[in-house]
Amino acid sequence: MNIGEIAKRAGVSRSTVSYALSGKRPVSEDTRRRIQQVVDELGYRPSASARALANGRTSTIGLVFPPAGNHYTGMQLDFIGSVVEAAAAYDYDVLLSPSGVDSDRSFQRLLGERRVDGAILMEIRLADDRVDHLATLDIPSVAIGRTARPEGSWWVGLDHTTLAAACVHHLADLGHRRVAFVNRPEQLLRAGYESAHRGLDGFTKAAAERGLTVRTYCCGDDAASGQTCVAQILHDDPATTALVTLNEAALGGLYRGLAQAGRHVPRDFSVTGVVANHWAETVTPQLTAADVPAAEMGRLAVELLVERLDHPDAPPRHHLLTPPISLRASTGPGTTP
Amino acid sequence: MNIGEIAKRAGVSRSTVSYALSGKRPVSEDTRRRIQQVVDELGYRPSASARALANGRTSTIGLVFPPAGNHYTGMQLDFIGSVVEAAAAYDYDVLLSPSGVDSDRSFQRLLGERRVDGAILMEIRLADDRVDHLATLDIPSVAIGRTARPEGSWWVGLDHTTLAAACVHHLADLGHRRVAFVNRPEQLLRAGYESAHRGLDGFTKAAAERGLTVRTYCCGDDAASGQTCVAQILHDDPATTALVTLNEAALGGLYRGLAQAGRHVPRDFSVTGVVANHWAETVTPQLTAADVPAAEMGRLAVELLVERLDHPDAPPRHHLLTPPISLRASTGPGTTP
DNA sequence: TAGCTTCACCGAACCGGTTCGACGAACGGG
DNA sequence: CCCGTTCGTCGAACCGGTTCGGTGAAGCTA
Repeated sequence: MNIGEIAKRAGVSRSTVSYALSGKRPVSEDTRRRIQQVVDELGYRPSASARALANGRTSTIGLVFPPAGNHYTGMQLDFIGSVVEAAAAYDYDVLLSPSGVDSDRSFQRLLGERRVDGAILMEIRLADDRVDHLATLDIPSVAIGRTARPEGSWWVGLDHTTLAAACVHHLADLGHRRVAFVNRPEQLLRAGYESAHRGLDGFTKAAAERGLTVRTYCCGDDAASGQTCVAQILHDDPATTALVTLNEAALGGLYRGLAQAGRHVPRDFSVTGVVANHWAETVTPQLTAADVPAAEMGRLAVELLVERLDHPDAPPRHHLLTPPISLRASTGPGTTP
Repeated sequence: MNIGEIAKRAGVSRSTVSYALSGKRPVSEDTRRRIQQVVDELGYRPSASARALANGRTSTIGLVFPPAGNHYTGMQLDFIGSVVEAAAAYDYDVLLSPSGVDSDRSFQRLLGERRVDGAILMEIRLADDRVDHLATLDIPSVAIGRTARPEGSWWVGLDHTTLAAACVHHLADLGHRRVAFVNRPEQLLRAGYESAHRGLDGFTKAAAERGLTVRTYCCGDDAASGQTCVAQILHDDPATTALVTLNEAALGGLYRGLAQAGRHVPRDFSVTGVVANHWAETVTPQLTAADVPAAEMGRLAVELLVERLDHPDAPPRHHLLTPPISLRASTGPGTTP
């Protein structure tokens, strides 16, 4: 059942059917009704492939995962959900680009074969060849996060530097002097992930500013790693009284490690960081943290991308978000020296 | 840069280029090399839309979310990840069908406009019109979960009845006599979600069999709901010594509620259920539970769907999984009456 | 050297839409 | 009554691939 079939049954030409359905040219009320009736009867829907071929737009956006990331975190989940939802509101579908080792091939599939009109790049790295790649292929994109040189490009990001610093100041204000930093996994740091780098930067600088004694750690994206990481921290410096983490997935393990070491949160030990509120509220005591507004970021990314698709020559825009720290129950006064 | 451009530069016809690239007809080694060279030079990749139009297949599968589900859980995340990965291995892309209120429209987009070759339906309900809908549209699909009458259809599911029963037997064996059941949210139960229904069935029957005193509850998909749910349970019957849950997202809240009521897990109170191991290991003490093999289910679903796409007349297949209970640290002997 | 295959390639049709230019009928103005 | 618009519709071309049938040249046999 194609447009020709509809045309035949309605006794008009194919072009008339097209115009009647799209409304791009006037069609008499009489024929429009006749066509609509046939369409309804047969449950006809124009083929997306044919339409995409004809007008050069697929009405699909690609969601591209990181090359090194074979692991989805809770934050990414919220993000995906909001992207899909926001895209639907603009009549776009969302195509996922496979992560994993063979990512280059899938990148080519999505973008080289023009399956998508535009793309959203997740988990950006400071030096991210994907951004240039997209520009070369002339495919509009919006990055989640900033590269080292974000000028002139489209992105929505979190100000990890400021957020990590805010955590440090929060702890320092409470009187903590010896603080540890629990980062994302080492391979991600080495790969140049911006959240890991800028977060580390912000932490280090703010700590120096406040004259704190600090140690920094990388930690795998799972509970077991969090547990061993805490053990390591307390082994390296038993006088540590607080930690800041960017690592959502390790959070439960961090808590467990502290409990195991006999440290009560928040009485003996304070925990804070940058974590989606969904997760911050899951642990007990609930985590005082800068809430990652994953859902909002997804929505904004789609908005920006749609604007870019509609106005190819629009000047670059971006959103840098700095959510406040939500005071919950995982931080308390540090022991005075 | 289309196939005509390649043909011109290589000095051959468009069909020859097509055959050279697809290998569906022999092409002399000489011309094949010449064509390949031009292709490499220009970085040509055939348009997915045109190809889809020509051969009637989009090389894309749809992942359809539940109409009533506005919330993604951890299990669903693992699932999505494995589906995307498995699909990539078979050279398929994955298109997400927006969830939310307006799901019917997106369902039409994906399936009516034939954006996908096949679909995977998540969070199936016992009476799920989507299954029939798909059959009507003649689109091959695989369901995650069984409808009330799964005969003759393709699916991969979890034996929730048996799993919930196993949890009951585990607790009964430990000596628990008064046990609560924490189900998915009420609206999902009412909507007929199979996991909620079969899990409840299995729990109820096994409890009757073992002569236990039970109460069943529905609980929202978040920590706060879990917390209030536990409060309600202990209010309704303070002698309750254990609970079984299907509700991953509430898990953290359940633990918090118990701690708040002064019940120590597992000394005073046992917790078990059906939960992705990722989550079971996040809480402290780690949850003794039947681990939902979300990743495996995703992989199997894709396998089944691909088989169905390749062999349209293949007889229906399915996988019913019954993972064993992983003994961790959240259950212990019940108080003897 | 005629006759038959085989090989390598070409041209045209097709997939199912969109869009542009044209054309006939109705209509209004002078 | 003739001419210029306007309105509604049609035919054809096009998007960028795939695929079928055919054709000329080369190779082999008799």
